Amino acid sequence: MSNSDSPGRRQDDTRFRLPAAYDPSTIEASIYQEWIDSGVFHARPDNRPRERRYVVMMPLPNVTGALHMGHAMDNSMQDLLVRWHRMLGDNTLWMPGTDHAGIATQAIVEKRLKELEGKTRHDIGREALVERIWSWKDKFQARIVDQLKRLGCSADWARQRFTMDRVCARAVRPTFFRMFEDGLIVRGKRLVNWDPFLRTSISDDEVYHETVQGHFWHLRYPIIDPRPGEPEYVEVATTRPETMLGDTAVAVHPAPRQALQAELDSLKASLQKAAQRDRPPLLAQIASVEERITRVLPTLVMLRDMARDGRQVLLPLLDRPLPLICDEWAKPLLGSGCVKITPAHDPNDYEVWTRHRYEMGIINILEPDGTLNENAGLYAGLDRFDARDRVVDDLRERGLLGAIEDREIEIGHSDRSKTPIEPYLSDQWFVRMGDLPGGVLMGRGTAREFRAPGLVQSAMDAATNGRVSFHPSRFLKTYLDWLGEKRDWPISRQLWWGHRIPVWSRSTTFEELCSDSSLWLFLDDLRRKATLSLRLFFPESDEIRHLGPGDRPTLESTDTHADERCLLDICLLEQDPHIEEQLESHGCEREQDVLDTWFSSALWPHSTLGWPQPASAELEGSAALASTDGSPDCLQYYYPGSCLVTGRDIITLWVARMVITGLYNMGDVPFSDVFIHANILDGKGERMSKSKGNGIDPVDIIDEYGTDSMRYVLADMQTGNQDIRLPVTAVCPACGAHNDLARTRHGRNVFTYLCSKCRQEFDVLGTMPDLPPARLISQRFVDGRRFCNKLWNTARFALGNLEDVPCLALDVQGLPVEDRWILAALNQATRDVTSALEAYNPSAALGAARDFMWGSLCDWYLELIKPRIYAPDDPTAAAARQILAFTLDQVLRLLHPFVPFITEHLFKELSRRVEHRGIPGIATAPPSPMLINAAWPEPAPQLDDPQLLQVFATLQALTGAIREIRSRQQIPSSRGLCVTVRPPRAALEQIRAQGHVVRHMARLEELQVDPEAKKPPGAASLIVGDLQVFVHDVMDDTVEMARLEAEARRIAKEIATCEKKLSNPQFVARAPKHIVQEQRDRKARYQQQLAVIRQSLDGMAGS
RNA sequence: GGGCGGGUAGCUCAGUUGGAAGAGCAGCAGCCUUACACGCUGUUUGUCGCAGGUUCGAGUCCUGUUCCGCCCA
Repeated sequence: MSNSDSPGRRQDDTRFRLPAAYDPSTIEASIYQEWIDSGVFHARPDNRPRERRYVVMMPLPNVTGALHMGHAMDNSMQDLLVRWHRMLGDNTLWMPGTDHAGIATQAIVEKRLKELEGKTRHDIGREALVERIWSWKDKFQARIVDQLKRLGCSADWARQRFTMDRVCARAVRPTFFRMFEDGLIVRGKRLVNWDPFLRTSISDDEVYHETVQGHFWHLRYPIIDPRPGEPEYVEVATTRPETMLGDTAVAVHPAPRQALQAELDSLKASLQKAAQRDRPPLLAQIASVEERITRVLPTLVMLRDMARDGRQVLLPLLDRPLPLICDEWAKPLLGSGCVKITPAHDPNDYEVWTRHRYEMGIINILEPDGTLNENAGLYAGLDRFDARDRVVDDLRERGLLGAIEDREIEIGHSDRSKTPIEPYLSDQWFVRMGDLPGGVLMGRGTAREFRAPGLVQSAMDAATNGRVSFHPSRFLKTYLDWLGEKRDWPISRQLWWGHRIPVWSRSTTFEELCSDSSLWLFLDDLRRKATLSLRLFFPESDEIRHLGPGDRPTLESTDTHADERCLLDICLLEQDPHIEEQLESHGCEREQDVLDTWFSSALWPHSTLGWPQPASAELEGSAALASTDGSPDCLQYYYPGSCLVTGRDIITLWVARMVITGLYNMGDVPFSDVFIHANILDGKGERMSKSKGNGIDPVDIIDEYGTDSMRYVLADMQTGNQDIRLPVTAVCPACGAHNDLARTRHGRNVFTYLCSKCRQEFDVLGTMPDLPPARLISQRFVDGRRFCNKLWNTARFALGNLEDVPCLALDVQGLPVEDRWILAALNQATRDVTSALEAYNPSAALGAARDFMWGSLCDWYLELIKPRIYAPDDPTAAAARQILAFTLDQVLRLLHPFVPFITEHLFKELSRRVEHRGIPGIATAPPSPMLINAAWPEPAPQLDDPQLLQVFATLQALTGAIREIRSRQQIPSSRGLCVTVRPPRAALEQIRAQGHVVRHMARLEELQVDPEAKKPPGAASLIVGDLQVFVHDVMDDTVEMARLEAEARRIAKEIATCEKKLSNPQFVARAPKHIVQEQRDRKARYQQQLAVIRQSLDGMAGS
């Protein structure tokens, strides 16, 4: 290293075994391997009590792609908690794994299939596609696990799971089966978010909205047989004109006058309260509403009356009569006040339809691929966007097109295929989340069985009664608000990758079903061979009828119409190809759809532990999950778990659903705590993502700065309030220069940049064939590197001086002040770190450890013991070494969860040098072969000394004051200063005993302590607490007088401030006594200081 | 439109039940000082988004408002 080559710097001698600078790449891999080899990551049930167990379920990354910084954050936080609890002595399990991510993974494999081979999934078939997805999964799972290991994750890899592996898969079917039996699984036509590219429904969570420039088209629908005085047409407006082909009504507000008047009243009320500057816009709004009342209202009233009369309008192009209906969805304030209703293609219109089912129809005009179907008449077969142009043209031709406004519109896009989604009416499966008549039996068959009003309610209750708590607590509201809507959960996906729904159906009429006696004989027989659940579903009425053993529907026993369409649904509990084949031979077809990924990930906390058959669940390879020695199985031992660590966007997607399935299957919550950490943003405050070109691969950060540096910064920024902004830096592939992307000029497009140093163009997406991609890092992590290097050198110094260190009982009170101080400060740091971790505040915990290590141990203690340990025969050197070894030991322990690699390495070096550490009888540091499972530090009450901490703070202040004079007068540190301290008589002995601290730290040649001292000429005069200090021969008296006068003015001002407060009778009367007293003390102290300064000034003037 | 969070030094962020605004980085000045120049010492910088209110006292509590982010509709 360059610094060790510097002239005048002493070369490393043989005592220093550590290089002068920390190089993470030299230790990380071997240390991780040692941890793996030791088996310390692997958790096994033992006899530790329940409160000494700690279980974290990894929020399973999905196998779609590699991990990004968000995962680095999430997993560092988990590792932090897991390592801390392991050191606390808990039986600690961190369950790792990956998620199959149905849509996302299938989409990416399909996309590549199209790009590379020009084929669709239908070309190669279900089996071949699934096979390809498995190999994609294998590749990325390996990559992800590799990345997690680079992050230092101390997860139990032997228990690693995948949501579609044998163990996880066999939890899915019983859950579905039981929900099916309990009537929680329903099917029906629902309006879903349809992805026409992937031809599947997606959940709301998989839709993102993008604002685009669009238009608002005004269309005219002629009124059928208008009477005199009536308008000839109604005008409606839409952003998607092609949907008019599916219109089945036009709505008008049922009480337009009242609605407008209410708006007017509310505006006037606001005007009354508004500040002057806010009035003009309000006045404008009022004028506009008033104008509407005179201009538009009469027509609306007329249309409303026509609607009540059952009048109709004519849908242009298709010439279909549409009813006029009254519904509040029509907003009198907007447009013409009328609105077209397309129930099959718009969520709001769908709601309208549910209110007016018997007055209007519902017409689907789309094919699954986004083209128009036969209901669109002449437009059938066109793509939805081509149809839009045609419809607009044709309307224009007929003179039925009104104004076209430019407008920004929010368009929902599929997160998976990036195509605009369509609201689409289709057959879907749902889990009923709301309350059910009679409630839902939770934890059936367990000791904790109970009845809840409904699935969602059970999860809400668990949080409100504190069995699950959120950190920070405000996220409880997010959780409750979302659950409170009690919306059904759509669980079917029209995909091939995932857990296939275990239901076989036969579609028929009710009559036909009742009369098929061979089917019923077969089913009776089947019941004896397999566990199955049977039910009838009537799509037209949305009715479900369960059939128990021996139940057989008859036409006579019900009032169901004989030719009503009916589905016989059969759910099979166990997978059995033979039985499935038989079912299919009886005309029952297996459901094609697979389950939403979250259905299986919701089971993660218990499925990974072997539910429902923990005793026979196996690890990858052969070892059983259950212990062979008769101790409890993993499920019994590790469920419920402890803490779920994730980002806030996962609260609704996953946290809530895990709580629900945990309660439903196990009768208990899956974890008691939810730790929500920050999200990672780029330098401009935007979310990082690969596709935006601002996504950082944590491995690139690790390669540049080291794992510990990265983890240090992530933990330091996890304060509980803000998201983490990481300015993104591109490393120029041509010259290696660092370019801050927020400030670098773009090249030919927004994903390319011109290096600020060599002017070469580079790419950040890696998709430009002719441009080299840049590695993306963030310079924010230099902080971590500095810290690690400091820690490294702290140990380097210590280890170089720790030969033959004793571990003896010490008379603490007889030790030099710095020894007692560092031990007391260590106690304090230990408490602060621990309590901050308990409060889920990693930043504060790390801050406490860092401030102790850097600010106390390095800046003060190490410097103070140098004279002792360098002197040939100092009798206090041994104690200094013993305390240094102990303190370093404790610092390494406190820092280990944050920076595991460097601390582990240094701990081993320390242990090699000093086998036994601590102060017998007072403070222990139990030896351990490895730091990862060494004991977490505990404060030693005998070392507490609050008074000493105060005394030392005064010594530090005194040192600082002298250093300031030195710096201000530009006196090089090589020149020792002479200082006289004038303490109050009571403090004389103490100052004499502790003077060496100041003498050494302020680089004094001489320190005199004299209660009678007077300021000598040429000295600077300082006041520190109740000490007066003279720094000899540093400045001209005229300069010093000017300085002191300025000081006197400053203090006089402070006194005036105090006096102002104290002369306020209200303050003295109402403020708490101690606050008033504090003000009095402060004033007295300043007055005292002022007097001293004046005395000095007088003395100088006199001489 | 509803909810949550944020706006504090040039940058990134702390700031506990209301009681005299902090850290790191950057900047400036000095320093090879027996672990560390990835270092050491000192130091500059604030209309705490804006406007009201409560209070003896507000970065902190309340109301309004504005901008940014996220979630939901």
